[in-house]
Parts: sequence; structure tokens; C-alpha cells
Amino acid sequence: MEGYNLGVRKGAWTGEEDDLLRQCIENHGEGNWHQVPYKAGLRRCRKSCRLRWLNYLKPNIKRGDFMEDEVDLIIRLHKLLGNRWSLIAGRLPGRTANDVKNYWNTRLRMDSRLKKVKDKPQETIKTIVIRPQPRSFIKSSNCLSSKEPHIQTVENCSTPSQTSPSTKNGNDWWETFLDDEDAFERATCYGLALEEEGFTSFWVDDMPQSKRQCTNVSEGLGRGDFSFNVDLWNHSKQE
DNA sequence: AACTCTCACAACCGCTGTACA
DNA sequence: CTGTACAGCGGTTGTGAGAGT
Repeated sequence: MEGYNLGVRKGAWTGEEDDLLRQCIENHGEGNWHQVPYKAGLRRCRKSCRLRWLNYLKPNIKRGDFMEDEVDLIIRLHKLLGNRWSLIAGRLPGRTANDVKNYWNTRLRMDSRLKKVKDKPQETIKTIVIRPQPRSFIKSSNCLSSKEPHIQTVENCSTPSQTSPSTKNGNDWWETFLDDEDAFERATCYGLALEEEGFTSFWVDDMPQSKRQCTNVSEGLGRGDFSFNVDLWNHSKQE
């Protein structure tokens, strides 16, 4: 493969190979896959190493059956995004694109639940997809103290006015987010919003995995911590 | 018990996108 | 602008386990 087929192993990985790969990535970090086989002392191609790490060895990978809400999310996202497995998996913490794809191909493709969604009358299921728009939060002492994020739009973004979205327990729904300075620092992100049957859910890409949760805005925080910005929330309401 | 079939999952392959010289 | 190397993605295939006959 890729010019160095000679002596390259294929097929199932052994425990020993897994250990070598795990150790290599612990020592050198993720990335530079072309160097990984050499550094790890593995007779595997870089693709095989990468795939093994991403789909099996990487910490925080969730094993076992998909939960009902995960399945529901897969169905909805597939309806919107098609076979873009990595995008779908990105919104399911701990699940890999391969897992999602396999699950879809083996269990969901003919699932009756798909038919149910498909058969719903148009007026009861309204889906708005807000295509990703890059946005940045500017960090300043002002906005931190006021809990009011200053949103800077990046080119090609129209910016609706900022008004406060719904609250829960008297707290602003982005409060958790602002308290996490690390997440805040890297909050330039792409997002996806879904409005279905009277509620809106948001996902934001390019966030720490732990923050990448679904947020049901109409009920305040919904489940999970937060990961979104007011701007897009307002945008969705205008649709 | 032996064989066949089906399912679930791991892994491979080829292609595309991106960065960089 | 072009060519090259590399990373990443999605389609496909291989394989083992369990169910059915």
C-alpha cells in the first residue's frame, strides 16, 4: 500500500500490535500518521494504524448498543446530511463514523422507524437546517463579567440582533459555556440547528468533545452543557 | 453434530480535499 | 498554477459468532 507494500501486515490486529500503537500515540501524540508505523515498530500501513486508533483504541470510544436517543439522532441527522458519517458521528460523543455507518447499514436501513419519520405528514415535522456559519467569540473582561458574549461575525455572516434566549433556573443558558475558559478560547465554530416539532436543537462542531452536546433551546439548557451562541439562536427563530 | 445462512463489526481500498513547495 | 504528499472519508469486503435447519 502506498509504495511500501512489501512486508506490510493486513487483517485483524493482535493485542501486541494494539499495545505498540497505543504506546506510540501516548509518546508522540496523534497525527503524523505516515510516521506512526515506523515509530511504533509496526508492519502496518499508516491508514491501518489511523483506522485502528480512531475506531478502536482511542480513549472515550463508547462500545456497546446504541441508546434509543442516539438512534433517533442518527435517523434525523441522516435524513438531513445523507451518508456523511463523520459529520453524524461528530454529534454523537464517543461514537465513530465507522460505528455509525455499520449500524446504519446493518440495522437502520430497513428499520420501520425510518418509515415512521418519512410517513409523518408535512405539517407536523418541520426541519430547518442552518448551514454552518463561522463565528467567533471575542474574549474580553467585559463580556465575561456581564455574561453577555460579544459575538463577532466572520465574513459572509449576516448578524441578527442579539437578544437573550430562554433561561433555566434564572441563569443564562450560556453561563456554563462562559465559565469554561478553555472552551471559550476556541469557540470559533460551525454549527447545525434543527427545528422539529416545536423545539430547536443545536450542535456545534469544533468544540471539545465533552461539550459537543445537543441542546434543546426551547427548554433552556436541555440536556448537556452548552455549546452555542445567541446569534444563531436568533437566526433560527427568524427562519 | 454438521452444515448453511445471517448478522455485526473490523478492516481494506480507492478516491477526494488540502497543504505546501 | 501545478505537482506531490498526506490525511480523511465513504463504499465495500472479509470474517467470526450465533441462529436455524
